[in-house]
Amino acid sequence: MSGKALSSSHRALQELRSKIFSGELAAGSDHLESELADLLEMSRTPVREAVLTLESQGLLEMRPRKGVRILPLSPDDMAEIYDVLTELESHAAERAAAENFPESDLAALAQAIDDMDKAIADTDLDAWAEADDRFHGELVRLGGNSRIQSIVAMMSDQVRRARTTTLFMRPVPTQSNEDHRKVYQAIREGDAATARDSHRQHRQYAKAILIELLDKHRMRFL
Amino acid sequence: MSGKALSSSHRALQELRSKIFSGELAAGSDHLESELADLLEMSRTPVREAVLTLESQGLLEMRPRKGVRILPLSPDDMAEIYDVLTELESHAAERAAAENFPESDLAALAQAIDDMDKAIADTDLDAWAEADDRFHGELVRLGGNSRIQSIVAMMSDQVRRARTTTLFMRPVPTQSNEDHRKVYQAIREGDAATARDSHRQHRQYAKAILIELLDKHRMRFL
DNA sequence: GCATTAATTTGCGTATGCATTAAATAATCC
DNA sequence: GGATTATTTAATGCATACGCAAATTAATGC
Repeated sequence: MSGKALSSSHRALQELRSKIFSGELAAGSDHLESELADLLEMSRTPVREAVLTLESQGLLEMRPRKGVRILPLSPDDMAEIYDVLTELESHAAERAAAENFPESDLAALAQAIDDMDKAIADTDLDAWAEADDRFHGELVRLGGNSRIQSIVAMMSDQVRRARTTTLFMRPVPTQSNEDHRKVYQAIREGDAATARDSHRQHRQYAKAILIELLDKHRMRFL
Repeated sequence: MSGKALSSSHRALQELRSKIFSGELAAGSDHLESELADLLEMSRTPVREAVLTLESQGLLEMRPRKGVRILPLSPDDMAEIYDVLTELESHAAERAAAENFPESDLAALAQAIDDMDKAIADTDLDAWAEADDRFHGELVRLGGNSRIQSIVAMMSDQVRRARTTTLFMRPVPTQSNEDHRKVYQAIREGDAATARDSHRQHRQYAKAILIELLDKHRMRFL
C-alpha cells in the first residue's frame, strides 16, 4: 500500500509531463482544456494550474481558443538548449572540481559511467539514456548551484521527448563515455580548468552531432 | 486612450511583480491568497494563477496553509544568480561578437553606455540602474538565444528587489562602465574571445564587490 | 455566387461555494 | 501542570456556473 493521495493539480502536472515525454501528447498538437480535463478525469481548474506551470517551463504554450499546444522543437531550438547546457554544466564541472570532493562523493558519477559502458555493451539505448541523464544530473548537483540544477533540468526536459527519436537514428555513442571519464578524472583530481574544458568540448561535440543528424534526416520539427 | 482591458490574471501578475520589486510585498513576508485577492480587488482564481507563475519564476513560494512567501535572497543566492548571469551573458557576448553586426545594430548598446555615463555624472543611481539593465538586456538580445534571454530576465528579476538596497550602499560604479565599453568594442570588432572574457570578468568583479558588501554590512537576507 | 451581416456555438476567464485537512484552541487525563 | 486528545477554525484545492468574446455557421442582400 502506497498511501499517497496526491493532489489533482500535482497529478495533472506529472501525468501531462509523462504524456508529453511519451509522445501520447504529440509535439505540435493542440488540446482544449476541457479535453485534457476529460483525459485526466478531473475538472478544468487543476488542469489549468498544471498547464500554467508547464508553460513557464517551456513545454507547452497556451493559446486562448486554439488550445494548449505541445511545443515542437526545431533544430534551432536544439542548438539554443545545447548552448545553455554547455555553459551551465561546464561551470558546474569546474566548481565540482574545485571542491576537491573525496572519491566517495563521486561514486554516483562513476556508477553512471559504468552503467553507460554496460548499456553500450548490451546495446540497450534506453538504459544508456537513463545513465547519461544520471551523469549529467549528478554533475550539476556536485556543482552546488541550485539554480543551475533547475535550469538544466528544465532544458533536459525540453529535449527529452526529442531524444527518444534522435537516439535511435544515431550511431552508438561510444565516444561519449570517453568524454565522461575525462570529466570525471578532472573532478577527481581537482583540476577545475580541465573539468570545465572537457565538459564544454563534450557538449559542443554532442550538439554538432545532433544538428548534423537532424539536418541529414531533414527533421525540421520534433 | 489606452484601450486595453487586460485580463485579471495578467493584471495580478504584473501588479504582484511590481509590489514585490517595490518592497510593498516585503521579502520573507507571508500572504494568504485571500489577502492578495482583497488587495488586488479580484477573486482568488486569477491570483492563484499569477502566484503559480511567479513561483516557477522563483520570486515566491507557495506553502499550503502558511501563505505565499516572498522569497528572500541570501548572499549564497546572490552568488548563484551572478554565476548563472556570468556564464550565460558571457556566451551571449561571444555570440554577438561572432555575428559581426553592423554598428547601427549596436546603437542601443552604445546608448545604454552613454546613459550610464550621464547618470553617473548626475549621480542618478536609479537612471544608472535602468541603463545598466538595458545594456545587459540588449547584450543577450544580440546573443540571439531566446532561452538565454528569458533565463537572464528571470535571474535579473530575482535580484532586482535586492539591488534597490545594495545600489545605495556601494560606491558609484565608475569601473563598471569601462568594462561595458570594453565588451562593446570587442563586439564591434568581432572579437568573440575578448567579448566573452571581458564580460565574464565584468560579472565576476561585480559579484565579488556585491558579496563583499553584503558581508561587510552583515546582510544575511534581503 | 460572393460578400456582408446576423445568429449561434463554443472555449475561456473568473467568481463562487464547498469539502478537505492542517493548524489552532479547548478539554481531558494522568 | 504538562501532555495528550478532542474540537473548532480557517485556508486551500477543486468543482461548478456563468458571462463574454471569438470563431463558426447561417442568413441576407446585391
